[in-house]
Amino acid sequence: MQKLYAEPPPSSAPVSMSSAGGSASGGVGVGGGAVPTSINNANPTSNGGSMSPLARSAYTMNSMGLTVGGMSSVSPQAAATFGSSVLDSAAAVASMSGSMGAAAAMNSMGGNCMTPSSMSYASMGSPLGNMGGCMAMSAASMSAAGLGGSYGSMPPGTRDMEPGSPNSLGRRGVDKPTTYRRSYTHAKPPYSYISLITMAIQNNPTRMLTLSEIYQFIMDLFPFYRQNQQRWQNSIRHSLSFNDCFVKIPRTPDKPGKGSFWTLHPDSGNMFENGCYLRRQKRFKDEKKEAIRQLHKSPSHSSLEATSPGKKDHEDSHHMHHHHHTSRLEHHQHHKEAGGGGGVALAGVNVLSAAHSKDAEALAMLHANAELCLGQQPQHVPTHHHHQHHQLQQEELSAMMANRCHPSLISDYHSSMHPLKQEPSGYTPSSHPFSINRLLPTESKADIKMYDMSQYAGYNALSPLTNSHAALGQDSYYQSLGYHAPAGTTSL
DNA sequence: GATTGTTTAGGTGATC
DNA sequence: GATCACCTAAACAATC
Repeated sequence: MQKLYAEPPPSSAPVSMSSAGGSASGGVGVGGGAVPTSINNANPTSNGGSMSPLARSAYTMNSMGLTVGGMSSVSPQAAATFGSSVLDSAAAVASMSGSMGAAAAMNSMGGNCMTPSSMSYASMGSPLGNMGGCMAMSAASMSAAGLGGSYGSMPPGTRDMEPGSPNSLGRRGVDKPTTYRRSYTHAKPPYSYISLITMAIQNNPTRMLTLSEIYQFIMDLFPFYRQNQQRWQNSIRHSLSFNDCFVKIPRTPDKPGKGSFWTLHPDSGNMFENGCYLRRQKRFKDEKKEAIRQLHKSPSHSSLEATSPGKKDHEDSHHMHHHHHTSRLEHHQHHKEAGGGGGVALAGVNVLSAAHSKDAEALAMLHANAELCLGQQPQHVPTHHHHQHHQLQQEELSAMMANRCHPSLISDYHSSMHPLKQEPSGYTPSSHPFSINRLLPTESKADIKMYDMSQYAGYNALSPLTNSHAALGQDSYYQSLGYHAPAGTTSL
């Protein structure tokens, strides 16, 4: 089984983190063995002026988790924003008889990667309420253990400690509960940068974000990232450029500004589905780009690379340096193929050569589509290479059309229809506690729409995610890119 | 000049 | 031990 976290500390020492962040060497986060632990930050209103409305919603929602079934404690805004995510969460918690039940339920999860500490963080800092009952359970359990409490119970000014400060993560105390609370706040989230970027993009109705918007999203959600911005933002940029799953979309003339938009590769939707959200099971590779790489793996290329160690694929090539490996020369060739230049080099060669090399008109249409498709039914007919997958997608499509339910729910449908697809751990792709499907609010758009239309329409204007209700026609958007919409992102 | 994007390099931990 | 996924730093170019 994939080891995702260090074991949680004994209950007597609930916080056991290696220093999250601040380490000069790598491996701080997901892969580094840092164990971001419980964050008690449930009070959105007392986090100072730096917290965006988005974050407030997130925190509000989290507070709901702490109150165990307290739908009344969640703001209408948060409820409207996160729709059924919140409702599901509330329902899940409410269905339990207090924190004991919550704790028991959590224990029943089997502890795949769900240490109380890891779960807790996500429940606290993330707006991704679709963590649902799991997160709420965690919080409830924490409360039962006397560790919970609200973020708001912390004295002002103690929540945004510098990592190096005495109360910060680097010196998390184990002597006083109050110290825990301070420390939790800035624990590094257990998510990889790729996860964070994915969250940000998927959380946006247009599925396109500028770099600065991605930054902002992350900082809004995770106070940890309000510090050392240069460090992690560099990593974000690196991740965007390096990973095939992120595709750059040039701005249109009617949208002047700095930097391009970033979106997810349409086929990258399953990166986290079957695995823990904390770490991808497998790096996404654009098949077409991979094909290009293979194409460029001609003997001449190989020899060229063999004589140019500095130009090998990067993140993995250095392992070859270390371990004298030779099997993955091709891995990052796309960097070269994407062009050495700055802005013109499209990471998503194929995706955006459609939008880029064809003409600006297609590009404009691309952008326009993303804005115009509010509430559209999916129109695309998936065209996938693999027959089985194609069939599955058609099943999904049919089910969606019939039931108007979200693809993520269809995933559950598939799990029941195709039990073999189920994870050995017992988690279905979409039910994994750290599955991105559960994390992101995209799966609840229909519910969101229904919910706030009927209940909280008046709050819509206040919600930073208001337009997420649009669930803008991703289908048209991806079609304009020459792709079919990825499973799990199809609009309703 | 600041921001954005690309690329290279070196590192860690987890998994196979 | 090999491989993989990820993190961090830095240099550099392009763009606003």
